[in-house]
Order: sequence, then structure tokens, then C-alpha cells
Amino acid sequence: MKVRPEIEPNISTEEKIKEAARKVFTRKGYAATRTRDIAEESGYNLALINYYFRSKEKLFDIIMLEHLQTFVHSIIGIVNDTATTLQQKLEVLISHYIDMLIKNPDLPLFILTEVNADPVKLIGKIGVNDLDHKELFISKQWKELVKAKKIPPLNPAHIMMNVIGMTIFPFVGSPLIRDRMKLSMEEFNTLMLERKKLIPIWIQAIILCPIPNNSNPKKTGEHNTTRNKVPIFSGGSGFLSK
Amino acid sequence: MKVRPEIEPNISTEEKIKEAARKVFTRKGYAATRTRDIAEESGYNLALINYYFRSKEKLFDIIMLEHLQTFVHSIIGIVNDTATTLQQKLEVLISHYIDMLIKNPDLPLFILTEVNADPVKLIGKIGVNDLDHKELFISKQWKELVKAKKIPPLNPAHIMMNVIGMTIFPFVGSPLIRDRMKLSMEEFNTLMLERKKLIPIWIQAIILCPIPNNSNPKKTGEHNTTRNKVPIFSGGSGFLSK
DNA sequence: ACAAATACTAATCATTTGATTAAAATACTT
DNA sequence: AAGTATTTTAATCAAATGATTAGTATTTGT
Repeated sequence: MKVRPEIEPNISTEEKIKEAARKVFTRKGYAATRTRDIAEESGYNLALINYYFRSKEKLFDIIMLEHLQTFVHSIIGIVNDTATTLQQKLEVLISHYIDMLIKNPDLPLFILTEVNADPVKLIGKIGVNDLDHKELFISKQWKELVKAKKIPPLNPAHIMMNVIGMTIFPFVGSPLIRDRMKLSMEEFNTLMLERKKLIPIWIQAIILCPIPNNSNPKKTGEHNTTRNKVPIFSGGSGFLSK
Repeated sequence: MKVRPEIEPNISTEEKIKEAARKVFTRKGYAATRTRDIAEESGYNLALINYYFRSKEKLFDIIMLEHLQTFVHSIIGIVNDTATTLQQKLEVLISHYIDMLIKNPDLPLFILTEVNADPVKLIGKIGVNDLDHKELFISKQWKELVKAKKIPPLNPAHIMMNVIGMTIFPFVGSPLIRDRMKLSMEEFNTLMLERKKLIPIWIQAIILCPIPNNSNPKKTGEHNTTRNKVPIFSGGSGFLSK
């Protein structure tokens, strides 16, 4: 029986297969990709993918792990930087995100789909210890600012959801958006580069935005989102009469 | 050879199979669901799904079409209502969205995935004629407000992307968010209900938010996002010094 | 140059999976 | 109740698919 090479196999072809797998998996998802698709994309024989990676699932795990690692690590560095302000962190984060998304437009949908398909497995792969949001410098910064009354109190998770939602959604919904707005890929990307500047501004507006304290005073999580100064918004008294 | 029933087949079982299919398809996506999963979920024999629906794909098409129809129609009514202000439309839209998402948490990821898998087919199914964004009343309202200088000029597509992104993302990323924040399903839903009130406020802040007009004056699409009054945001002069 | 190790391929296997068939069970009509 | 149509099932098929095997080409070490 043959023994698999332990040291330094032809790094080139192994890498080529991995590259092909990354491409196909990321575009079609685990369930919809056939090992034959990967073989064809790589230009090598079907058997080679098992020769190098044992199984479709093992190969997938490697691809996914690398995706998550580069993803998480790039974030960590930014949000734990003690030299930047909160606002600067958000700017860098969003800019970084959008650049990455323009290069890999179907990465977010891929990750979200696969996390959804098997949350336990995938969440385990993300450095759980790495990303403890209580320990991140950005979280401490937020608390300081609230304590110093520089910004209204709010569960910072809301801000994170807004940042990621605003940044990622256009890419996730790209086929629909491009079709509706009749945009070429290039025009779409220009629009996204535009958002690179806009989203930080919008997020600042959101962060500074006072919240009226009318209804439910129940707290969710640990922060209380209600309570604040001027109720600039209530009923229809806002800026727009029909 | 047997002839398929043309009129009034046992509506109960047909509906049960469709219900099972909806459940499985929506949770796992087209590629990952086996016809046997649907059969098992429905409690009926595997052959029945072909007896009633001819093929897996035909059944899927029906499910998807129904999803898209209920989705699009509910939106149309809101954004074409001539009796409400823009702000009210957004409130109703977001509220409606979130209620629906709490009931069907994995609907958005499902639709996004399938649209991505076969954009031409799926976009065709959405009432293309229905959703011509030039013709929607909400678009006209927006233009009026810009013309009347009640709000700064901005490509309204940005607002739509923000609304949908902020609303949908938490659900799409639910497994990750729930895990990171250590939230039960109930706590998560409470957080989402909280966002039902917050997102309209945030969107108003975004709409009113002035945009500095420093760099690229290239227009994307039809609107020009740059040009405006007070540059409250530039460089690091914002609200947060480390 | 020769032999052993490594890289690669064609052919094939065993399961899975979407679909069909033929027959059994149930409902409907008269 | 008999006969017909409809609904449901068990068994099976054919294609797709992940994986393996056995053997061929190529590289490497000496």
C-alpha cells in the first residue's frame, strides 16, 4: 500500500487544487459543489483531490479555516489597536471590509450559509478565545465614551450589527441590486467605494443620535438602549410631511 | 398508465408535502435538501412528492414563487401608499420586515443563496414589472424632498441598502451573533424588537446627515452623493479622542 | 544509470439520490 | 356491493457522486 507523502509534496499542484476548491466552494457552497467540479477547475485528475486531501469534507475544512483565520485576524488587529480612536477604528474596519469584499464578493454569503448549515462546527473553528468581545479594546473605548457622556448609552452590539449589515448587505444582495439598478460590475464597485466614505459618516450619526425614552424600559443584554435627551423623532412630527 | 388528477386532488396531503418542502428547502437550501428529507418531514412516501409535483425542481419553484410573491406584494403596498409620509413608510416597512423575520428567521439567507445560485431564473420570478423602482411612489416622494431641500441629495439606493442591511443582517448572522452575545432565541428576538424602534430613528439620522464634499465628484448611478453643508466629520476631528 | 519514492491517471466501486413502476389501499360513483 | 378512479406504498432503476484501486509516469537520491 502506498504511503502518502509527509514532507514537501509538490506544493504547486496541491496549492492549485486548493485554489480551485476555494473558488468553487466559495461560489457554490459545500452542498452544491461536486468534487469533479474542483478537479475540472484545477485541471487535474479527480483522484488527486483525495490523494492530497483525503476527502471533500477535509478539503472544505481547510479552505474554510483559512478563510476564517485571515478574516478574524485582520479584524482583531484593527479593533484592538490602542493607538486609534473609535471613529478611526470604524473607518479602517469599513474600508478594509469593502476592499476585501470587492475582491471576494461572494465570501460573506458563503460563510453565512456554511455557518448556518453547521453552526457548532464552524463557530468552533473561529478563534473563540480570540474574539471575546468583552476583552476587545474597542469595547472598553465604547464604555469610556458612554461613561464620559460623550455618546448616548446604547448596546454596542447594535452598532456592530449596523456596520456589518450596511457594509455586507449590498454584496450579499448584489445580483438583485445590480439587476434592479441596472449596474455593471464596475459601476456597482464604484458605488461600494462611495459607501466606504459614507458608512463611517452614517455610523457616526447613528452613534450620536439621541434615542427617545417613551415605551419599554426592559433591558436586553446588558445595556439599556432607551433613555435620552431630545425626542427629535416621534409620531410623524419629523421632517417629512407628505 | 395512470393519469394525474387534474381537479381537486387531496388538497390536504398535497399541502402537507408543500409545507414540509417549504420547511426543509428554506432551512437547508435547494442543493442540500434530499427529496427523502421532504418525504420524511411530510410523513408520506417518497414517491408522493413526484406524484404531486413531478420533480424536486418543480416543487422548489412553487415554494420559491410563493415566497417571492408574498414578499414582494407586501412591500409594494407599503411603498406605493400615497397616504403616508416617507418616514412612516420606513417605519411600517421595517416593522413589517422584522415581524416577518422573527417568524421566518432563515428566509432571507435562503432567498439570497438561491438568487445567487441562479440569478436569471430567480430574478425572472420576482415581478419585474411590479417592482420598477422608478415608478414607486416612495421614489417620487424622495425626489420631492430633495428638490424642496428638506433633505440633502443622496442616491436613495443607499438608504434602501442601509434599511435592508440593518434589518436583515442580524437574522442572517443570527448563529454567530447569538453565540458571541450568548443570547437565547427569546433574548435575540427581544433585541430585534428593540431594533424595530431604533432602525427608523437611525435611518432618519442618516437621511438628514450632511455629507462633506471633499473628494471625488464622479456620480454613480443618477444621483450625486457629494455636495453639502457643514462638514461635521472630517479626519479625526469628530467626537472621540482616544 | 538505477532504484526507490513521489505524483498522477484511468477505471471502477459503493452509496446516494432523483425518479419511475407496478401493485396495494382507499375513496367515489352508481 | 361492484366497479372505477384516486391516493399511497414498496421495490427498483439509472444517473450522479465521493471514494478507492491498481497501475503508469515522473522525480529524487545515490
